[in-house]
Amino acid sequence: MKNNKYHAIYQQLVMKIERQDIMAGSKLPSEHDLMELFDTSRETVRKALNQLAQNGYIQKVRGKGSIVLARDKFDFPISGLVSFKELAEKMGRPWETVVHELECVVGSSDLESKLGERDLWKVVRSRKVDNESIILDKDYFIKSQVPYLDTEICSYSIYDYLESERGMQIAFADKEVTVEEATDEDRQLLDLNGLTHVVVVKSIVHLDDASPFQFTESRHRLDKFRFVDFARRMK
Amino acid sequence: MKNNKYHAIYQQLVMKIERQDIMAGSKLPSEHDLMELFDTSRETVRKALNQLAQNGYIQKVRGKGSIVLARDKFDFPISGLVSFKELAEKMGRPWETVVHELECVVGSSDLESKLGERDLWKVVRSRKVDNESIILDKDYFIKSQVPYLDTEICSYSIYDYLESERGMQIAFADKEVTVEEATDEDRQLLDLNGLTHVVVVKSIVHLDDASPFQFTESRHRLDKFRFVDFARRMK
DNA sequence: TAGTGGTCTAGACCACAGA
DNA sequence: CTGTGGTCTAGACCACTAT
Repeated sequence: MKNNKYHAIYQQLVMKIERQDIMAGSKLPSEHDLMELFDTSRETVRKALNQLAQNGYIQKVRGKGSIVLARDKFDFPISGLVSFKELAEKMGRPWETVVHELECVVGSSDLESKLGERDLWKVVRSRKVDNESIILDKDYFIKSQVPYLDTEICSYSIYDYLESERGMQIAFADKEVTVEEATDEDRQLLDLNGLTHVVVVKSIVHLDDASPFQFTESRHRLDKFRFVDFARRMK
Repeated sequence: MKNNKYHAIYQQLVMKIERQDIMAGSKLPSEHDLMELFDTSRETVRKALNQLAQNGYIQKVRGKGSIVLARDKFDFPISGLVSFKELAEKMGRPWETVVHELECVVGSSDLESKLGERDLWKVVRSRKVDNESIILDKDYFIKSQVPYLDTEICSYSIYDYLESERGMQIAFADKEVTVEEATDEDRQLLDLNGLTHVVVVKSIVHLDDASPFQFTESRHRLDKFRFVDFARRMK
């Protein structure tokens, strides 16, 4: 995708770390060495290293060097913006998406205040893994940004469609994780096995021009929910 | 704390955004203008802007400018590394910490593999907000890194003590959020009101030289749990 | 075309760790 | 003292948006 030097350096170093060519606990070559290795300037090397640090691959220590961190606790990153399809495929489990609703609606005032528009698509889907319905996704898309949707797109991957077919760039989202009592709809569309609560992840997703375009409510069966995060202290 | 130019610029812009001197949806001055405003170079301005973007204050759009984002959904950031004391004070609610255990233990092999040491402090505390016990914290600290602890420190803030008294710098943590069935200990030390499950946040906390020094298991009452996050798509 | 942000450079000086 | 990462500069060229 990106065609710049620091990103190429970043990717090469990520590869070496993930393949354990450079072991956790050991150090990367110094910035000076990387500069010569990649025939580039130091600031460019540093951009790559800063990305590595941000994503939890290394810790930079002044006077010492860049220490490679153990990544094995991160192998299931729900963190960040990942579509269910990417997630399921990474897990290597058989998965399936069932589309329950796909319609145009006029959003509530609550939704309108979040998205800034009234004319929306509403999509309700459940996600099966190992033949159990464990996630219920309720999505709202702004119709002026997403003029077309159909069942096939929804059962495959809406994000794939929007990014590859329509060239839209998803950039960021704010999320909120809470636990709520299960609703009748949850009991109908999920295999709750008597569980009384569900984990609810709500998010507002934005494009790279900062415009909001989607509100999602993702309702997870308690016992199948897992969220991992890498948090860096900011001062 | 930090005494550098780009951080000062960052802080000034954060202030202006939080006080709404610059409204959400409008644009920051261009990098060129900021350069002259702060009498600095463009790369320095850009470092400040990148931090703003990373922390969800702005979205930079090529050819257009830096758009200020709406921050009102972020006002309760459990995200990142925040101590309970900071959190409780931000909420402005009466809070209290009860120390149940404070002892030296030899860690299990599981703990040892996570922390790389056997001799640990074990601290068990419950957290009361509005006079209800809603969080149970079980902490393990590496004894060689934290030679001394007492009840007073534990009931106030261990982080405060480690950072201000001992000059330790907490840098990053990996976290995992799941839901588990409540244990007898949970029922004893928390006001569960019959709830059968708790939200469990496990984390390994590292210092700025990348060494792990703490493992924490934080058990939250379902109905009081809330986690917010700002996620940026990385390519 | 003018203005914006994105990338890259070659150099400088500083703060810190370790021998 | 040497080597490390941290900050800062002044300039260059590019890609994109708007007019």
